[in-house]
Amino acid sequence: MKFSSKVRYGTRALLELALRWGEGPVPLKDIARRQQIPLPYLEHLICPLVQAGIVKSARGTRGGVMLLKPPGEIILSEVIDLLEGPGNAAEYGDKALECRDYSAAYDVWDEVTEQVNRVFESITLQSLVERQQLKSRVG
Amino acid sequence: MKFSSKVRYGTRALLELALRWGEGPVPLKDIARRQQIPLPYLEHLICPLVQAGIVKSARGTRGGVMLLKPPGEIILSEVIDLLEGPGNAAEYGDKALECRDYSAAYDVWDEVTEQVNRVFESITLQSLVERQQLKSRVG
DNA sequence: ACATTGTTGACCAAACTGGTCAACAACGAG
DNA sequence: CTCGTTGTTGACCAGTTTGGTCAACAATGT
Repeated sequence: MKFSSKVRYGTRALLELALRWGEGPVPLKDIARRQQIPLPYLEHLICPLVQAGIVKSARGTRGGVMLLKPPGEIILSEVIDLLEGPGNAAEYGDKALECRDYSAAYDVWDEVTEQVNRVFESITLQSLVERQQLKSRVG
Repeated sequence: MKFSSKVRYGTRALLELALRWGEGPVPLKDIARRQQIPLPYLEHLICPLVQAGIVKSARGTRGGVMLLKPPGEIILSEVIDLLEGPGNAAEYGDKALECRDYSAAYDVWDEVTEQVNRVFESITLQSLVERQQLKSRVG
């Protein structure tokens, strides 16, 4: 129930890309500056996103990074899975399996996880962008 | 978005207590055996729960530990907060505050956190017990 | 007085986090 | 071609957290 800064930074990076959707490649340096993410760290964050095919990268002089899908089609749970690795929630040890005779909370955590994931699945980059724009317009 | 084993173990311990609601003090040794939690570890888990007044402890020969409130009145978010310490979700660094001029994902994580917390607030120990009994009756 | 049980704090190895550095690979412009 | 730009990769590292143990102590019932 705690988000790693990997996820937080990564989401911010993606949010930046979502805001610039359609502009073509955005250099990592750019993202790093605007979202205050250490460049070398950002590089590591982007990597799995590129490999997963959610982001496309282009090297060279006018290279950079851009979303492959429109922001409305990228859901938060997907992003979290990619950045946090698989098994994003309860992973009870192996011992737990032994005491099935009596009561235990195994599947209970599955249930909780499932409900939380439903929340993540209902949030898209697009919705984050909109919410963000709403807030910045007020402030 | 990952649950520490502190939270998982702790919830299992509380679930055990919920199942035994009304039986009087349950020894830690008992809980540890039934829920496969290392006893010395469990002791540390129980501590904050006792201090928070959600659990009552009794020492001595027939001592043990018991819930103070009925399981239906103990919500998951409460348990998580107690076991995980405050700030159960996104805690973006201080640097983030500096780049408010352009876009950023600060409040976005607040939003996500809020939604997740709503889920935790809707789950009580009682509901976990019921779900658990349902599953074990089938299996 | 004694065994039982909870409380507390010190301690520890291992994993994870957040982050840096440096070498390398591909691409565009001149 | 070659040079600078930009992404890719992997090694590395200090600090924190996690998961867990041990031992001393405090309270309670018998």
